[in-house]
Amino acid sequence: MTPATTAATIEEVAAAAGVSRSTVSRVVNGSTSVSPAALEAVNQAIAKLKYVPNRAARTLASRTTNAVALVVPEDPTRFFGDPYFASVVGGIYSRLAATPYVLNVFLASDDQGDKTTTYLRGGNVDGAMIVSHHARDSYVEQIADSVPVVFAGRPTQPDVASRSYYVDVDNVLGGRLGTQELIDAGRTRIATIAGPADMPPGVDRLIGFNAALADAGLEPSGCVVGDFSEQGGAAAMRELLAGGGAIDGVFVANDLMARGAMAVLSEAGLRVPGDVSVVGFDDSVVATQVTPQLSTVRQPSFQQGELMVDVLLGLLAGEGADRVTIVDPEMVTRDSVR
Amino acid sequence: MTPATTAATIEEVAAAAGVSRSTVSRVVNGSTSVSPAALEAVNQAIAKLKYVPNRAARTLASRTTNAVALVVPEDPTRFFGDPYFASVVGGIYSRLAATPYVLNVFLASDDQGDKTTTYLRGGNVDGAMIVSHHARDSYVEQIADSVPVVFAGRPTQPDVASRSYYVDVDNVLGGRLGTQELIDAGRTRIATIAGPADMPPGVDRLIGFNAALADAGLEPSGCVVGDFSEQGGAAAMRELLAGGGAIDGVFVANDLMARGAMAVLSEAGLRVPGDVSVVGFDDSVVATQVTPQLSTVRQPSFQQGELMVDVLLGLLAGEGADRVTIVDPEMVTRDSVR
DNA sequence: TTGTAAGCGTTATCAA
DNA sequence: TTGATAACGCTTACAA
Repeated sequence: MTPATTAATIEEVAAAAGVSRSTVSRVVNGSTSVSPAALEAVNQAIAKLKYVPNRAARTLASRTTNAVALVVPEDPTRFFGDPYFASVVGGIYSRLAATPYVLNVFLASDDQGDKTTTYLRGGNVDGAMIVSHHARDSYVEQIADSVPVVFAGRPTQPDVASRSYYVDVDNVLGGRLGTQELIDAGRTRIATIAGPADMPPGVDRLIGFNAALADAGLEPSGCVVGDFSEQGGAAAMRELLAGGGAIDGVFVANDLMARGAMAVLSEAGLRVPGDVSVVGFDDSVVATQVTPQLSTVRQPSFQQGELMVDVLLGLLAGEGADRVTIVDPEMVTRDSVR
Repeated sequence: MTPATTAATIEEVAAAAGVSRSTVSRVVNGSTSVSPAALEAVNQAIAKLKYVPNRAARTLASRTTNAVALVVPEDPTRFFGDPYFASVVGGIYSRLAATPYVLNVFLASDDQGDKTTTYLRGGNVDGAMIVSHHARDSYVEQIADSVPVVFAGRPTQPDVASRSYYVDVDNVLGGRLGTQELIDAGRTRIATIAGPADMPPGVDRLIGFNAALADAGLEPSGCVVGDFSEQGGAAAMRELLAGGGAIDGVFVANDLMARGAMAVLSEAGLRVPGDVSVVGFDDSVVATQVTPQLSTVRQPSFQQGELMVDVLLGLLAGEGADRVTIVDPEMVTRDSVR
């Protein structure tokens, strides 16, 4: 088994360097008021003894942990299977790597929320980032009572959103971009399959859709709400087709629903993009798995993760930060529009 | 912003309950030698003050952290994109949820290895689990010098493997199962596309393949090594076909290579499973994305994660544990064999 | 069953 | 520029 290599303490380093604890502490923490001689001696002692400061002791004395939490109120399968999370967390890791902070990840489905909350309240992290598709879990709000928190995306509850820090994608702009793509392709009978009305992305993308059409002097040729699932997209498409009026373009609020919709179009004997142009949202893996490949609105999730770290660190440094940070989506053109 | 809710200390709880610090500590830690009256008083005080023990103080005093690390020497994209990791980590989380331990995740590509190692050496976790496809990074070995470590899969280096704790899938058995499936289908001219010779799963699956054929009194009809990628599988299949001898069955060491192989078979005008039966390995998502759907050997990765936790906790509890734990794969039959 | 008191390894305050 | 010394909040012998 592994011998519990008892690490050297600051005391031992001090003895080896012939100085006091305090001086060693100053060196370790980069204080300027240390003589070159002392600095040298201490550094040598540290190297020789392979000294690593004990984090617990440090935390206890300084009342700061140098750790931040990533809270994900989703079950592991969901979390790991979703490219969006991968990307956001990638950005978070990337930005955090250059700092002394370490990341504690909490995959907290409801039942475990208690353990998570307790941990965060116990003064174990300096701040937290919350990433989820449905941040309506009550315990999530409690976290903000204990430490500074930054959300990925605008929190669902308006009252929470209005006092929270968050980094959000401009979904209204995204809705506009996707719709404009259809308009630019010469489509005039454009419908949408929207996201749930109780989710900010669903609402905002629809707003963008309507705005783009209005700017172009067009009327929506249909609007059905889906649930962001493939089946939901298929059902919505059927409803749209049953509506009667011929449609020549559909803006779908996410790629998964777009895939469902395309299947239905195909069943109905309609060709994409020949008869109907389709635009999705997310630029997820499914966008390239369908035939034809899907034109879709990409969210800069990696950048979103990076910015979340920036905001949180700003908060922790007491420098303050913008309460709301918005990143812009962009259009990814493939073959489903023209 | 967030008011740093200064949490109650054990001292305050003691005062509120009219007992000493020690008694509160005993209650918190579930000691039996506490009178019912004291127990009651303390519990009430804890509830009233919403007391949460300070982890740093606890760690410092008890010299145990109640935290374990999950070290993943992969970049975030790779980690999050791979269903295998999702499953293993799911199992780890699931098992850990019932314990007081929290999980610290380290996605450590090479350059960050130093930060990770320092953290682990600093006495910040009681133990570590290491999950990777290529555990040959040198810093990984250093970790075992500081804390008990459990690997997912047999470490690549034989000398490391021989002294490490690990939970591995029985890849030899897996190779046998996949090959037997072909034999049972009446195939007699069976080849294999193996994994790299420097990776334990590659080697072991090939051993199983050969053993199964030998038991059936058959000779391998070909063996080409691939690199676990789709292109590699395609190239290997081409080589196999160029070999001349008619093949009626292929055991492929993972699903990705199997997909590449199937594409080549199709190009060559050979039907699956009509002309050639194909068996993959992993039961990954691609297994159901190909046509026909792939019969494949499933690894119980979730269970592997659970067992890793069990082994590590055993080690931490000083109860000891089996150095090597093996989980059995199973055959998932779909449409690519017959 | 309970309390006292001595650490655990740092940081931070103050003098010197 | 340095070094005592007092926290930080908790666990854990050891006594009572």
